[in-house]
Amino acid sequence: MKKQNVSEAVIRRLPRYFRHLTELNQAGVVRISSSALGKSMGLTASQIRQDLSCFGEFGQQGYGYNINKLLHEIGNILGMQAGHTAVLLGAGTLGRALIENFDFEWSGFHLMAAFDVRPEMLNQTVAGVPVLHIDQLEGYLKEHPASVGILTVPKSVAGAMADRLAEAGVKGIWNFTNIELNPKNEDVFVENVHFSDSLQTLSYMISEDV
Amino acid sequence: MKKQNVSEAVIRRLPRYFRHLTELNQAGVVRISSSALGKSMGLTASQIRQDLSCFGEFGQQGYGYNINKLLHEIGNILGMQAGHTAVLLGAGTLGRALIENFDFEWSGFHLMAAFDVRPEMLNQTVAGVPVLHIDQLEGYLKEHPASVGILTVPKSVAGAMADRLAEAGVKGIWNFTNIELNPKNEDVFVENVHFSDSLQTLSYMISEDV
DNA sequence: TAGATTGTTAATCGATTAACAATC
DNA sequence: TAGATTGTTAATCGATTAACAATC
Repeated sequence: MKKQNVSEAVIRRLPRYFRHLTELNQAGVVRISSSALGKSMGLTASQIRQDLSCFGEFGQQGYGYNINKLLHEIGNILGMQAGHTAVLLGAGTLGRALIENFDFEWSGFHLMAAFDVRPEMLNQTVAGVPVLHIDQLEGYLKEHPASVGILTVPKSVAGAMADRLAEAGVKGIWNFTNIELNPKNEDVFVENVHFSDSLQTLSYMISEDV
Repeated sequence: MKKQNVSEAVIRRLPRYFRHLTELNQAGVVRISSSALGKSMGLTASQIRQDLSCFGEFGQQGYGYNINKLLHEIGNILGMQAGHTAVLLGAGTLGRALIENFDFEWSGFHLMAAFDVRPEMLNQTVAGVPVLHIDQLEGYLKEHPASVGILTVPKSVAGAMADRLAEAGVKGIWNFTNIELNPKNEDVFVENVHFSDSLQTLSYMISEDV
């Protein structure tokens, strides 16, 4: 399904398409044209058609796009049917907030386990997810390979944990620590969620010109 | 300090410059050239010089950039000296994780208060931040104007809360709910932190071509 | 001074938008 | 059929990179 040479700009719009189409689908809308979708998303019809044409021909002249079909296609492109799995490192407040509130399944992921070092966290479950000692990480991953490791650990250990995850064979790291990670294994893709970058951008946007 | 016509691409690189320069500063580095900085950040020297030249002349021929000075300048551009304030709506696990772990001051913000509806959350403090009832929001903001409202509420009330914040005069909304917000007041800037978009992008990146 | 490095102008590259033949 | 709308090619726009005179 995926094609070569798709720019990152296009890729990062796909989840947004997916979200919008999901909402339309839930509202009972069956079909939509690129111009109507563009209008509701603040994009041009051209851009939407260009984006989708990177991956195939999902529409029909004179009709537009069937929302159910398009949702299914975009889901496939994003890898939601790939059966991805995840482990989470650092069961502090942020880690537990993700475990308890984030809908991993909706994004096509199964969160298998969390890891921490603090004795009071261990051998319990959070929202059904077992919390194990970090010493067990490599053993656990040998038994249960993970597609992705989620980093919600303190800054000071982020680099070391990223290296251990990469060494243990994860394909991606979802990084919530405020650090630039460069795992030794270059095949591992790092996706950053830098809260401070986001807030500082907002700060710029609301600040007066000087 | 801020100039007109600076592209969003440039703006979103500024926090990353700020982070890198902070690390270099802490490591005791005093000056750096655009080519050395570019090498350590994976950017071209040209791009760095172009980016910075949108805002002024911060370097010196033959020398490069003084890191302290540049940090100060970028901080100013981002509005970190503007005395921004914030309130947080929704003191659930994610809201409390932000209150407890996120360093608002480092990004130039003062988090004044949190709001919730659940009786068991009220009239306590989390990491020194008071939790008030949402009914008190407008009264509180009249006394203590906030630059930004942080949304960590359930999806179902996100739109309504965004409208109340906009109506009460915030300049920006930091949106952690998985919804596209369009506050009626168009002067309010919305900055989204869409966890699922981020994870789905990662999913794409680690998925096999089909 | 000579070497290094800036800020800026020009060239290139890539992404977005417009146009339109194909066709449902 | 006639109207609507696609997928794609061409045109435009904007962002990145390269080059270089100015100068510390």
